Amino acid sequence: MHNLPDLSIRQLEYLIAVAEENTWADASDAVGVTPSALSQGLAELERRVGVPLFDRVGRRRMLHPNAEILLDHARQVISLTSDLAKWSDRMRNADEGTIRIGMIDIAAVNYFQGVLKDFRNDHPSLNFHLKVSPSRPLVEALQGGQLDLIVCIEPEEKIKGIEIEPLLTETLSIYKPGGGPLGPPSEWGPWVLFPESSNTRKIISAALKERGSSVNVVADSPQPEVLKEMVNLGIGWTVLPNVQAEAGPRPLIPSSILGTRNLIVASRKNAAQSPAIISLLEALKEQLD
Amino acid sequence: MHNLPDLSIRQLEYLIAVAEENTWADASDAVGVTPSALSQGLAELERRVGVPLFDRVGRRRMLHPNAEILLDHARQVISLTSDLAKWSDRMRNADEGTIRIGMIDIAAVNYFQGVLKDFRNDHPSLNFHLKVSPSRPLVEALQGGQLDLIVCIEPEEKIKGIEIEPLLTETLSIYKPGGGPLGPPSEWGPWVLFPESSNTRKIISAALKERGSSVNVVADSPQPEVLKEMVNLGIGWTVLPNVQAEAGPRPLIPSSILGTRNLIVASRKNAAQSPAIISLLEALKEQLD
DNA sequence: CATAATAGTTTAGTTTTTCTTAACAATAAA
DNA sequence: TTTATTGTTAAGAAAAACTAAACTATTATG
Repeated sequence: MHNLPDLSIRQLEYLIAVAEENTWADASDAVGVTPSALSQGLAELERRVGVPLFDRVGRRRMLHPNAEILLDHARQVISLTSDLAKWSDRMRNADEGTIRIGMIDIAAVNYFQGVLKDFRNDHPSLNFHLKVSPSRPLVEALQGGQLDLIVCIEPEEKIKGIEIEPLLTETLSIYKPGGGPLGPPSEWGPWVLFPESSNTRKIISAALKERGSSVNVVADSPQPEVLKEMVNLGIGWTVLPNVQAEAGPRPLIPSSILGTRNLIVASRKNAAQSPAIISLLEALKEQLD
Repeated sequence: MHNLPDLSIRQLEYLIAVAEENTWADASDAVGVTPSALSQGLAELERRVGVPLFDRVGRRRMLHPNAEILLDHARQVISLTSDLAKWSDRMRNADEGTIRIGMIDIAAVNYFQGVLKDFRNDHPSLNFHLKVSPSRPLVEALQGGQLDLIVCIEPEEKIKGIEIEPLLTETLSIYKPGGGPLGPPSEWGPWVLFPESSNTRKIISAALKERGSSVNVVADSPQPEVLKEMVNLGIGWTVLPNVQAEAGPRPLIPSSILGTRNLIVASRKNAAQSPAIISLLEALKEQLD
């Protein structure tokens, strides 16, 4: 490619200013520099273009006909740059661009419902995507680049290329049909729990075993509402985050705390975060105060 | 107006290079700088735009989706600048633009005929204007900005705002019907000369008076061909530049040298001279060697 | 006409930007 | 593990861009 002259945005602005203002002094005022800077800048512009641009008429300077072409160029470049500046402003205000986030149900429905709603209201022209699903698919989508930020259960081990940050700790309680005291762990159950693939299921199984309960599972579902319903129907006992179990139209009554699980936010390590993502992340953390 | 980010042509070239080349090292090769310069330049670009542009994937860096918009901008600006560079190249080679020159007849027809022809051949796409007329109107057109360069008779006094440079000195000779020796000055004439308004006429009148001849003018014309014809018809004597009098189909025979006049080139003082003008001026001078 | 005012330039010196070289960190390959 | 590759950071040199102030040339004014 040709070796292009490095005409700076500044120099082009100078040119437009002298074309629009009456005197170079006015022009230098208009662009906010000293007359000296303007004079030197335009001399440099003329040198770089390599074509005479200005005539001297008395002590005034006038645009040479040659300058018309360059002036036209300047206006085009400035216009493009101005559009770009507007775009980057909107990007910085998270009013433009795409935000693709993932959340597990409890985060989207219970903890951050309000944050999500407010965020969408505050940034109506932002291209917004929310995927609600269990932690594992979320992590995979994050790794695959389909999502930029997820809120999920803390994974058992570190995942390569993924950066996590703790968000909150939830209490998991035991719920039995009708509520009331539990009795000895050996007599607990049977259980209605999250599926085996679930991270929370692993936490629950481990905790139950540690307490001395067998983990006799008669039904499973990834949906907490389904588990609740089964407890209400007397099919079995369950373990759920308190927030989920005790909310909604037919809440369960907790019998005892079994343990905790941690919610985290995760993003690809070293991935550049758009302002929109940063903004949402801040809102998530703020919600917890 | 908004305060625009000063994105340099160089930085935009860097961005295009990393978009087109496989690695940043290749890109830095392509634009002819060290990897360090490329890295720092792009970091500065990112900082000025204020929006993340690059992701890190392993040890490679990839364009962030955000960068697409900026890339598009870069390509447009580079394309515009490239067009401009081509234009300025053509301007410098005097293959573009407008050249408006004036010449007195003897310059256009006798002295610089070949120069003008060659110049037009060498610069076919140049917008070329030649005005042939007596010196005075040429000077006025130069002052008024309708011409950029003129070749004319040296004016008696300096003209404000006009810069002159001597070109050549012509011999003016006396021509009488039939030729032959002149006899005593008191018996010279009657005369057929340029009009009184003419600069050359003033030179001739003064020289004749100094020799002791009366200046009895029976006919005048600004056209040397007309004066020649009148001498040939025996209407009177004349004084002409040798070149004009002795060229053409019906040349006159010189009787004696009367004096000289100077041809000059003139241009507006301090006016920026286009490359085309400079180029023609050089050709004019070269012709005289 | 001399004097003052105005328009723009030049000079000198400072700050900012951009570049290079060299050392460095991180990842991928052997 | 060692080695090569890819890109970044640090330090310093070079270039560019700016300001203040002195300067030149032109125009206006008493």
